[in-house]
Amino acid sequence: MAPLKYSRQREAIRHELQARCDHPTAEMIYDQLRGKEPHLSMGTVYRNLALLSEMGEIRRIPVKDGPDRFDGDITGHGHFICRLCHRVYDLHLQPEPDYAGKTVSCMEGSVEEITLNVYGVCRSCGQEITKP
Amino acid sequence: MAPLKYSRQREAIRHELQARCDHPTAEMIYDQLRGKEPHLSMGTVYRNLALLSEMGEIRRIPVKDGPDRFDGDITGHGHFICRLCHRVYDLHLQPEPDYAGKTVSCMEGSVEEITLNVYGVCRSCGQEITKP
DNA sequence: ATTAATATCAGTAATTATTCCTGTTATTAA
DNA sequence: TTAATAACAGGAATAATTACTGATATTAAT
Repeated sequence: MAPLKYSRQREAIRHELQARCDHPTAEMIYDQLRGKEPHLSMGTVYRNLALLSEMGEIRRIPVKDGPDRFDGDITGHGHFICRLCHRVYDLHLQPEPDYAGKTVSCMEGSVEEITLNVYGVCRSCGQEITKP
Repeated sequence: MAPLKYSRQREAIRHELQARCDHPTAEMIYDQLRGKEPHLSMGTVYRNLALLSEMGEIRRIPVKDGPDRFDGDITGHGHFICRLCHRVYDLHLQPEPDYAGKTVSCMEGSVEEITLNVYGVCRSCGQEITKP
């Protein structure tokens, strides 16, 4: 395949995603980058998020209750999603089991990516509920 | 809370989901049930799938590349999603690690549900590719 | 450097997936 | 056996995402 051409917009998206530690939606990235790139369009954000995640340079995190989230950290880790505030937290469980290997032998298929999502109520939302 | 009233449509949806071993989308359930329930509407299917999954009687599986899938089997297990044919396979790996317990101690939050998705190419699609 | 080829872009239209609304029907409680 | 209301069908509306179009930017070959 011909390699991708350089694009300032794509680099801005990649950089933004790797710089911030939350797990933004496409729209959150768009809103943030419009400050620096006034002509950026949503289509460009969606297209490049799809490209980058297909290339394995970022990760797409589909969640139960809203638009897809994106993560600039591609090291193997899961996510905790709060049902109330919809924040997405990194979940560095130790040790990570060898799911890829187990899945290959179980499925006889090739494994490309694993997403582990844990849904619940985060600490700060749990405190809010029981406070008053 | 007042308990839900009985609904023939909801029972049909629950039964259908528990009877079939694939992991259908809302539309696939709608298409199948229209044979028996000619007046069933998509809104009813979506509403009851949401209700049943909030009650914990079925599971919602968001995936990277299409509409949400649903599973009548609520025992703890993961899913393998084929990037090419979009089939969703059950993944009963032994032993399942204690993700819930680990997450509680790591997050100090409450855990309600876990989804483990493995993306790749399934056996039959892998054979298709290398065949000709 | 100049130009040719083409990937990417912005802007917008269209599509897909899902939720909401309205008047009607079915279920439960009195 | 009627009153209260949850759930329904059908359709309109919204949210999220993708596709189209003519213009611009990047790369490769002069």
